[in-house]
Amino acid sequence: MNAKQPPAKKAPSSRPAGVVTLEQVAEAAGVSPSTVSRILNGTAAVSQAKKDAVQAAIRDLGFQPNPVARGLAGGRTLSIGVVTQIISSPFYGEALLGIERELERAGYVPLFVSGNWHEDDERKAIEALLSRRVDGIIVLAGRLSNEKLVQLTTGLPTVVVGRQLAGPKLYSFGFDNRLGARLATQHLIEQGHRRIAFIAGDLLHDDAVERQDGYLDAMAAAGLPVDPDLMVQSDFTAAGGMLAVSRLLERTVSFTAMFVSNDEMAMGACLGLHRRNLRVPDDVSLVGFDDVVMARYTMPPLTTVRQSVYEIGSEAATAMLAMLNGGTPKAQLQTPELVVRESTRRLLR
Amino acid sequence: MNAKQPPAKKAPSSRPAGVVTLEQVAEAAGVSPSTVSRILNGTAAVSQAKKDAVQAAIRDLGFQPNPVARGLAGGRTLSIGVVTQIISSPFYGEALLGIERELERAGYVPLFVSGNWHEDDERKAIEALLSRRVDGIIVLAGRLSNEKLVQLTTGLPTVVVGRQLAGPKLYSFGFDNRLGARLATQHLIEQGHRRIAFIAGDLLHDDAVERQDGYLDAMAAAGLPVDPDLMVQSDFTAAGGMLAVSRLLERTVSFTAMFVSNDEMAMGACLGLHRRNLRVPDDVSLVGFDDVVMARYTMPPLTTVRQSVYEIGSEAATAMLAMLNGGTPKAQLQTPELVVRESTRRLLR
DNA sequence: TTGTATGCGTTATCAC
DNA sequence: GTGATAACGCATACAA
Repeated sequence: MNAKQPPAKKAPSSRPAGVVTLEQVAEAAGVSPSTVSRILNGTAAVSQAKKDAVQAAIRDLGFQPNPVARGLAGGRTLSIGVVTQIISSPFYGEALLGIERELERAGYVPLFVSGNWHEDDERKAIEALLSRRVDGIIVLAGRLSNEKLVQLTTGLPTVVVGRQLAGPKLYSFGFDNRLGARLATQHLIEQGHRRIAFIAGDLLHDDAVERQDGYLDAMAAAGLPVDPDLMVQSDFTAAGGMLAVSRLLERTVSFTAMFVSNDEMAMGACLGLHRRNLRVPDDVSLVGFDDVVMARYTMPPLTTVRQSVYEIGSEAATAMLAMLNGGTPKAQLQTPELVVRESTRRLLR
Repeated sequence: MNAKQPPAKKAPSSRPAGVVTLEQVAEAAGVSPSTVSRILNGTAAVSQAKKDAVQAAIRDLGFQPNPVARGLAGGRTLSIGVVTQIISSPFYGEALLGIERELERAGYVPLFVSGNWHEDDERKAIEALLSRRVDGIIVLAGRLSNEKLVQLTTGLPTVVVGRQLAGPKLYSFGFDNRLGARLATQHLIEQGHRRIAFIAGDLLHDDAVERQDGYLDAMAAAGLPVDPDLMVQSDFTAAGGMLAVSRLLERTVSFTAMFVSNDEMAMGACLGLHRRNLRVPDDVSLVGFDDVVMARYTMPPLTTVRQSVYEIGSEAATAMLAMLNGGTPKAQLQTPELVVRESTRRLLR
């Protein structure tokens, strides 16, 4: 025995009662901590006997590895940063759900941060995630320039949704907004509409631009003139949609249909039209975009372009997990689909 | 110089490039790591000179403390677990935003997990948070029995929203659902309605029960008989609201107004009524609950009971921070407020 | 196949 | 005031 007094062990401190450490498991199983670790991570082959003993000990003691310590030691935190824009929007909410569910299955936890459609907030959000040592970052759309984004996240596995950009450890996939918008506009054209107004989202945003392009495509393909007075820019919010309708009507242009770049704006637009005594779909046919859950329950139920936001989220998570496991994620781009409900009708005149 | 070869330092491993450690700051400032730590945490007095030097070094090197290491060493992870039910619901989304914003100001990060209105999921969610060593847990409503909740979170600062329960390190506050429901029902009564239907939320849930009680209160206070046939139970979703209307109408009861326990169900109910050729508010006046953002943009805009979900979230976060700082959070219960829009009107007959 | 030793970046305890 | 030094709980390089 050593004559020197062993230094008093640091008080058990804040470790919650009943929390078992790997070391205790090792002791109980009669093996070394490293062996336990190996079994836990499948890092190396271990004899079946010890494996059994350890697993029994783990069960008996109710051991749960401490992710914090794991993070420090192994450099993995088992957490994935998710940069969303407005966590409270119905659109993002569903995507987050998809991400959460998928990550959970692999033992990862998402860390959600909001960028608020603001470049600076977004940068800060990403920096916060980096400082938390997340194992990867999923970015849903956003304002940050591609260069800055790539620069900020270099080295870290990154999945970007809604933009196309390449880089090492970087995977991006989008949604065919342009095709979706074309489908929406075509639908209106097929119903006999010729004067079709368009409400754009925030054009600083790729999605918004692509949807606008789709609208223009369809108009051109049908040989319809595009009247700039029929186009308004807005911001993807319901309030913005309502405002956009006001601006449109102030121009005293006439139109019989309207394609709105997302469902929330479409709801606002619907109310805006109503305020001017224009009925949907009797006076104006209306098409939205996204097929948010609520689109099914608006009055009237909204014709819109379906993109499964939930699936987009889970796809992103799947891609992330694939990268983390050293694999290569594969694109699984959904094709947009028009969902015809009751906000559109054939032009009778 | 030591003759003994210093053991090759472990390869810089996974530490992201350009990441500075506290030790490097200490070296640059010519002080010991402890001193840097003290300055960072205000743990002890430090001479102004060193303080300046360290702060300069921190700035120059762009040092950011590693929360993971902090978590291991100090037992604090600067993260707060948030148990929500459905992250994608508009209701919870806003609350989460409030929480996120408020925590961010104090350098904390929320970890969101969903309980899915399911006792088992909720337990697992909380366990996941515990294993992550969050510094505290905020629970938004939920299914877990009070006892289990208290048991699960013992020791950890906990804020529970939407339930009343006491305990050490436990703070709970709610919203006066009963009063809110009374206000809603009274409004309808004042408008001359006597046959007022009621759609309840999931009655396993306190909120739902309280809102139902409020409805009953108001009816009783006005001396109106409560017809059980006018009451249906549902589940707080739009789909459920629509279904509830069907069930109600199958009973061939008559009513001129309807109080629905939340806005999402109200939207579903509105559509359900429309399907049966009942117009809101011409044939049926409709009141919702929550004043979700979209309530302003439904057709017609929904009369509802306002509870600032965002504020509830930030209140919860504020309470959490107060507990973490050793203080005692104080109740700041908002009073519900009726927002009259266009889904209700005076009964003319 | 297994154990020992060391380090991850920080805080906390102690002695000076 | 300040600086060594020992944890925190785990993963891993290396030796056995």
